[in-house]
Amino acid sequence: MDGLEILNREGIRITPQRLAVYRVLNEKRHASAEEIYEEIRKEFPTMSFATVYSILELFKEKGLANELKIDFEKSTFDIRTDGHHHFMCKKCGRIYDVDISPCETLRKGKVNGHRIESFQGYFYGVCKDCRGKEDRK
Amino acid sequence: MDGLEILNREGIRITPQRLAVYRVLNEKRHASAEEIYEEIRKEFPTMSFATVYSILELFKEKGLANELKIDFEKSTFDIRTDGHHHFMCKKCGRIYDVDISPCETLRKGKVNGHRIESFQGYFYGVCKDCRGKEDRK
DNA sequence: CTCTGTGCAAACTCTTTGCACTACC
DNA sequence: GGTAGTGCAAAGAGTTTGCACAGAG
Repeated sequence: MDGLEILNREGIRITPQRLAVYRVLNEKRHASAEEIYEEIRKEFPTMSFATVYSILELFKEKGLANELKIDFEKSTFDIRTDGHHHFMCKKCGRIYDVDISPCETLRKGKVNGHRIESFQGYFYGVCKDCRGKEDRK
Repeated sequence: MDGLEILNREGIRITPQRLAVYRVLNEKRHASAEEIYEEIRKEFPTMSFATVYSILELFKEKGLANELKIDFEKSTFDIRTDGHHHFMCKKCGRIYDVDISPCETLRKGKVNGHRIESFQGYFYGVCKDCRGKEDRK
């Protein structure tokens, strides 16, 4: 689905910058503000960090993106907004989606009497790719 | 179990600052660097942030504390180092331990071919306490 | 034409670093 | 006494803000 359509549906005013952020995030699936900034700068040299952050904030409000804190250094933005978990490789830093069925607790929407409204499941370790490289040594 | 004993067991050189950080964290269970700093300052006015962070770093290395990124603003340090989940209340900001049995994925230690070495399970919502207050209105 | 969005620079928060002084062992 | 730890101030990273100019509708 293309960015123009999505942004229009959410009543978001169209600008080249917003389309660019949507496109980059949609391609990369997970990206930091800096990665988005650098990518857009290539063809749009006046793009500023303030704009990237302001657009990401807008996307979060409209439910078009999620912010993850899986990387302790910085935020990661995720184009998928359905509830799912993530895996981050400590070797290469890549972030992968993890689709496992929701556990009992998430299905109930409640834990120890607290009402659950959202969750983040972060797994850390060595990814398939990097494990392969280790084995070949 | 007292801090002196624990620090000794880990071969950590004893200083009043280290005992103080351990004691505060052990009392509060979850605390930010700032909370620890403020608490210790009360009776130890020369305590500096650099020292708090350096001691927390040491505790992490020795497996005496864990760092959480459940709060997007800052790190939270946790005295419990066994694998468990957390709940953060969006009203009052309090962080609760969540003890649920490990899911199938965690038991296997593997997901989509990636090797899982650690995880963080963060739940967000409204806690029991704050829900009670809402109902009474 | 109007109002919202963008770009720049400066500010802010949390965290880390360098280095001299201190105090454990 | 020697080495490792502390405290201070300054630096650093990521993110946010204020404001004038630009551009979408």
